[in-house]
Amino acid sequence: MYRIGELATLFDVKTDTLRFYEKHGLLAPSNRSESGYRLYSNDDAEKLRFIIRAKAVGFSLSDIAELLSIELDKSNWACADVKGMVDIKLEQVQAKIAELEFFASSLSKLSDACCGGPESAEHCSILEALESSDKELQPKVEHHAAKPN
Amino acid sequence: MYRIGELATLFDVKTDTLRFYEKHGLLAPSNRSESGYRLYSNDDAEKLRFIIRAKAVGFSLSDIAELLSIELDKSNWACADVKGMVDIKLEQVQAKIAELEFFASSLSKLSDACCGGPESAEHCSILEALESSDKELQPKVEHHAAKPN
DNA sequence: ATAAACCTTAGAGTTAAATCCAAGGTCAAG
DNA sequence: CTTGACCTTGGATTTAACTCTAAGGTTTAT
Repeated sequence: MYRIGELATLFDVKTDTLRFYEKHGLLAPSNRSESGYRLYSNDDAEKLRFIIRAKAVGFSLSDIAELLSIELDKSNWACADVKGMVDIKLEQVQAKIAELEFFASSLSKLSDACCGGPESAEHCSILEALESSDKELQPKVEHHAAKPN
Repeated sequence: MYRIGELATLFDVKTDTLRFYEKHGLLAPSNRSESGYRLYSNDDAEKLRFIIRAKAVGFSLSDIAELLSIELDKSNWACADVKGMVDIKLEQVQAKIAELEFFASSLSKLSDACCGGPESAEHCSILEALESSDKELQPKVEHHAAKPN
């Protein structure tokens, strides 16, 4: 069992954030000490890890609450409901992955084109790199200037 | 050239949002009409598409501004600077992809386990599914209840 | 030539998500 | 038995990212 401050330190968040998540139904400590201190279990900690990860990839707290509710309301949902909800979220996640892979390939191209790639300095902005995703690269001279002083 | 309202409709955002992006240095129209109306080019539109995509995968507007600045300040940066910055962003993107792939596989497992998969109803929450990512699935009976009325 | 549908700016208001503050209770160490 | 580091609640404040309002100028269609 972790007290709020311990859990906060462990996950590098503020205690206020944990109380905020509790108030908004995302993460309640599974116990309280006699004097009323919040006591978080390992499962609570896992749940927090999930929340933090989901946030990092662009889900809002209400999206996350929805995902977590699959657990909370377990017995109140029919299979088909659970499956439908999960499948919708899965599509969202896969769409995000596709977007990110496009970014990643554009950024790689940009990185390779900048200084010394085999086809150096063709693309000097993400936008150019994105736009050129299907075009053929052509060797060209370097055109970066030095940083101003 | 698109007027602000046209571009807004095209990308399903508010005109206010476009003015907000301009004020914050993310997207300025490349022209103005004689009477002062904003006129956005196709390149401006591409830039907007990029902003919207980047937002959808969890980048903040200041993250995005940083990515776009690679273009804007093109001539003011040395190659190594550009490359370094791009590579940092690339790492962030790849980390996000890894997170999302973990989510996706957990969600798939959950979806498969719910109603009628070969090993039905083993996992009934994302958390269980996440925790079980390395454990072996065991066939088990369905245990979902019907929705209450 | 006038109404409807656009556009302008400046500034105020909203929402989500956190963060801070005040007044006080708890607990381990010296 | 008190000092310091923790915890409690309730409510105010902040930040990012919009979103709206007001007062007026422009364009297009009838």
